[in-house]
Amino acid sequence: MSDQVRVRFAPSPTGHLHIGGARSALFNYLFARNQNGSFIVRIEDTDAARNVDTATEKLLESLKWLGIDWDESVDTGGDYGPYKSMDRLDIYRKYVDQLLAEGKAYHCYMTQEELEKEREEQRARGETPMYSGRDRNLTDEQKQAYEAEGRKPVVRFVVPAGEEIIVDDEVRGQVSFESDGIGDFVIVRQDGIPTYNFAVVIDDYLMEISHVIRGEEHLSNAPRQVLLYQAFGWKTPKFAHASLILNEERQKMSKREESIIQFIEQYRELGYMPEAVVNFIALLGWSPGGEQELLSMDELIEQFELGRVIKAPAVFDTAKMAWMNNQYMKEADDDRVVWLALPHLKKADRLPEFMSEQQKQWAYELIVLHKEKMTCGADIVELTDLFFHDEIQYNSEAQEVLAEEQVPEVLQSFAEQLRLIDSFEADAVKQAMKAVQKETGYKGKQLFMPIRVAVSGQKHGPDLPKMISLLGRETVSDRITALLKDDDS
RNA sequence: GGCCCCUUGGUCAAGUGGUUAAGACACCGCCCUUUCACGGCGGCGACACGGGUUCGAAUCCCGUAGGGGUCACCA
Repeated sequence: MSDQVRVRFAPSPTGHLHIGGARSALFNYLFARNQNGSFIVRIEDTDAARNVDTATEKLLESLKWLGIDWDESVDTGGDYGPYKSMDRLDIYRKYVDQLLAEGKAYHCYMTQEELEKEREEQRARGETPMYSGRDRNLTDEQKQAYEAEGRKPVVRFVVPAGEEIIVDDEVRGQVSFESDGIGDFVIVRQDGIPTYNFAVVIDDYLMEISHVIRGEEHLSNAPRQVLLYQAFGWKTPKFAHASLILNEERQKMSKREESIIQFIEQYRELGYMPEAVVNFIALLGWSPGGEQELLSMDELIEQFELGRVIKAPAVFDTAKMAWMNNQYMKEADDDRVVWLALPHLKKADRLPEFMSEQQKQWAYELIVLHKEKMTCGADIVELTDLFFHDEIQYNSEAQEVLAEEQVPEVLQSFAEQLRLIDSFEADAVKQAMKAVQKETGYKGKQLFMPIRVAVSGQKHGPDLPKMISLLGRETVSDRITALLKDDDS
């Protein structure tokens, strides 16, 4: 065995890539690249009932989108395959047989009902529910009797009594467990398929995984796995359990959490920038030595250290996430921002699927005008709402402005000046405003606010001449006319 | 409940026996800007608590409290 760094991300194909899973994958990836090691994506699909058809494909797609690539997996192959548990059944069988032969594992015939009853009784007595070991020493006759009943056994691992199990963890130090607190656990189900706890050990060993980097929810599985390594006489890999990512309620995120966007695919659909998402989740539970917060993938790779992974759980802060995404958005090329945002305008029926050159140009300018306010492409719909409605609402703040005495005069003059200009480009609009200033004598806020509010209904918004230009001659004129008429009556 | 992990401002976090306890987000104020945002400057705000050890503890030890994870024929 070499001392090459080999790490893996081993998800089960049960759904979309989750924030937590993405972070585990990312930490593994960063560590592998930092150490010039290999990064493996292995699919743990031993629970047939929970597997989802297209999940593996989607998982890999999400990883790719994030900018994470791998050296060995189901699609790329590799020297340590197959990379999917269900394709490794023959391999597991050999090791199960070995344990059985050595008396380190045994068949257990208890039914779910019997087990549940046992647990109930233990709870009633105030004990920790744990498998009693009832079938540990069955005679051949007893086994035959059970078989005759039509019962199919599971295989359980013999947990040695009175042992201290040390999990050597790169982020937590040495964590010790009592073997007495662990019941003989199932390593092969009734259907003959091994459980995760067994499969990972075999897989990690055979694939020469050097470091097991994963979430803290696996920490209590670690002693079981260590026991298996010991039973086979294998050296354990190094463990590193990163703490969990929590929601605002300080709980492990649940699938249907609404306050946090939890799946990588959703970020993609909403037009987020993957660099920003990666940057943000990298900083959840890990921090670089310096003070730089905006880091590219290359910088993350260069600076990543397992030793700097933090032990305390991290709360997912959506506000900071938004800030970070906006930072990247502002720096991005206009073309890219348009590419991220445009589909959302179409989806919201603000723009047709097929656009003329003129429409394209208009949409381009519209999006770029709002670029600095976006955290993701989908934001464009709300930001540009007033460009797509004939009627606009004037809130109380806006009405206060419109109630000022100079307003009719300014708007009247502005409407006239707009009629006089040939072009409706921002520059021309600006000239028209200058002319209004000359004609009416009003300037500054007295001049610009009425116009801004009149055309947009709001006191705040993007650059005024540009906005007016994009709104178009007709809309602007209609809105001003409507106001002036209203004022007369 | 048993076992395990964790505990620096609202949040992310630096900090490994001697610091005025960094920085970022959020919030507040000022400046910039014909608005908002951006940007700049400044401010508010923390070592959960109690015992030790030590000349000296955010840092080491022990308790307490609180939070989290896990106790499956799920991963």
